Amino acid sequence: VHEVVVLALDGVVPFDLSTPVEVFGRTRLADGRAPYRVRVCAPAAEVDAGAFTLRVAYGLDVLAEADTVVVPGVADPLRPVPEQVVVGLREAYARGGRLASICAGAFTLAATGLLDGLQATTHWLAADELARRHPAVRVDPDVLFVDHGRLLTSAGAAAGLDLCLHLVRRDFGAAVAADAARVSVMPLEREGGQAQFIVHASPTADGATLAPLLAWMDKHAHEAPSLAELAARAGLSPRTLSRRFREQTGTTPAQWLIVARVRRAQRLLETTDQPVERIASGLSFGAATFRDQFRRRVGTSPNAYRHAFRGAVRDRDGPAHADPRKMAQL
DNA sequence: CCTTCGTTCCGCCATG
DNA sequence: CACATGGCGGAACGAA
Repeated sequence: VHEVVVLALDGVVPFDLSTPVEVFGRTRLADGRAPYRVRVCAPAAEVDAGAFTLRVAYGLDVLAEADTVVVPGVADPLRPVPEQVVVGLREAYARGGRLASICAGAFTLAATGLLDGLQATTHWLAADELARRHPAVRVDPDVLFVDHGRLLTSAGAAAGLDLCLHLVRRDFGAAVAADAARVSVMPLEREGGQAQFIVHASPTADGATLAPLLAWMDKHAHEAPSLAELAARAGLSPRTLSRRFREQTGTTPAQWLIVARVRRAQRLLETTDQPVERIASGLSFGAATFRDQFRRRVGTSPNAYRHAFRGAVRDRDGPAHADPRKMAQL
């Protein structure tokens, strides 16, 4: 089994802590076996988690056994990191372990110096501060996560889910990751399709064989190309393309296309006044089919979505609370 | 909401 | 022998 150790320091953010516990803990292989063992460790037996206190069963010594160490964010990222934690993380890395931070956990990770010279990310509110305190780290606040193989960082809390699913995908393939995502009711890949994976693809990521096809599919999704057409374009038989597709993306070509088309429909509903019927036909959907698919993926009807979106945009205008200095409530 | 029809998916298996 | 490929056909699914 793959050993996952989650590091709980005082002030740990419960959301960040539970994300890896849940995702890795619930992941199952095709045969039903659990590929990860997840343990939470801390420098002391009790850890302040804000609204409650944790009783932690393991000490920092289990860091030495970790294949993957997950470092969740803490409420006050500026608090100095205990020396023994820094040492433990460095040793885990030196032993070949993988270190992954969620949200403000990047501060803890940066304290080891291992991120120096590398690109990294964290919560957008904290990005400036991270860059200031660790000038050698190249902070990029605009990505969900950054993968350097054995050093990974992720942005705000929810991006921790993306990161964990990404790791599952690296370890056991897209099909297993898609399953884990389904359990979490979370899309395997967010907005922008595979952009996150292409831009920050890890050196060990599995074959980029389908990448060109996926890019083409994103451009031509509105034409609803058939499986036969896609196979011809990829130079594969339909049967082999189906297989490759599931291995690399976790879904089927048809599903992928529908998701891409619905996503494009959302953009059109947000930014244009085109009637729903026109949007539908522009995406090669029949009107009824479009409404049906839209509701199944998004949860509301196209018109309701359009109106809800407009309302939401109206409500959050103005530079209200964009003070990056206020980091109290990460 | 139900029905019909074409397409897609995937286990199975022969083949290279 | 291990392994990837791709055709076949029934079941599931999407389109209309």
